[in-house]
Amino acid sequence: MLHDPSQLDLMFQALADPARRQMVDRLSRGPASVSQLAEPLAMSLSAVVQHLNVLEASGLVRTEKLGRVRTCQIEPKALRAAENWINERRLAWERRLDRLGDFLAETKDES
Amino acid sequence: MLHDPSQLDLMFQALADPARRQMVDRLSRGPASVSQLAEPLAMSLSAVVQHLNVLEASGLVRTEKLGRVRTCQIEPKALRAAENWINERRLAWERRLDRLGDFLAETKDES
DNA sequence: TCAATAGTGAAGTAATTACTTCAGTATTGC
DNA sequence: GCAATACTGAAGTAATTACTTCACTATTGA
Repeated sequence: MLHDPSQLDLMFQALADPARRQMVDRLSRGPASVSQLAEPLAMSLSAVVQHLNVLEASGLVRTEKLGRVRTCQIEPKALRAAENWINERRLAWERRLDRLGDFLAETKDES
Repeated sequence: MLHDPSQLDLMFQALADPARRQMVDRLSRGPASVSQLAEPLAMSLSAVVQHLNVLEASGLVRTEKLGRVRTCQIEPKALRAAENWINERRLAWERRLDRLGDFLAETKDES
């Protein structure tokens, strides 16, 4: 583990924690402040800020501070990047299965 | 960090490592043995087996041993579950933006 | 101006992770 | 039976993670 971590590493790592997924889930329904994100979570505000920093470093969340309130938003492009990585592998696998099915059907015809 | 980890935790955690993503990528092109998975990776076979166990525990990969060869396959249902979690949040966010757009358009009409 | 609010930052701890090496077992093919 | 192959398992190490608490700064509003 000496890798300097890619964006995909950071995004999947960020999504691997239930508290962070809960934060993303909350943000999927609209922007929120740090305290609003913290409210349903059974942990200190400091812990929430640390989770938020992980989310921000991953690119999944963008934040902006106005006055004393830090407002957080989802970054859908990042979400889409993670989604696409999985989707491409799954589709490759399914296309392969389709080809295999075609091949088996053909060889059956020829027998 | 006292959670007993959900399947989503395990799947995203599994995908957060580049070696494991490389293994999933390889498997998306068809089944492979442990040594075939290990071949392009610059680490010991033992390390690869440990990564493979993480992938298997997450449900993303299924393995079956015949004789002395352990053959590994992608489990597309699990891949789809991870994909869907992200997709649902992203869609929620985009639907919200659409409604916001509609609202702004309406209030503009009324002014 | 002062108190409440909103968040930041550092330090410490326990658990987990990503490897390594080395020694082992099970299977295959000659 | 024996050597090569294919993998397994345990133990150790360094780095990272998920928190905690406590002390702190910046902003707001009466």
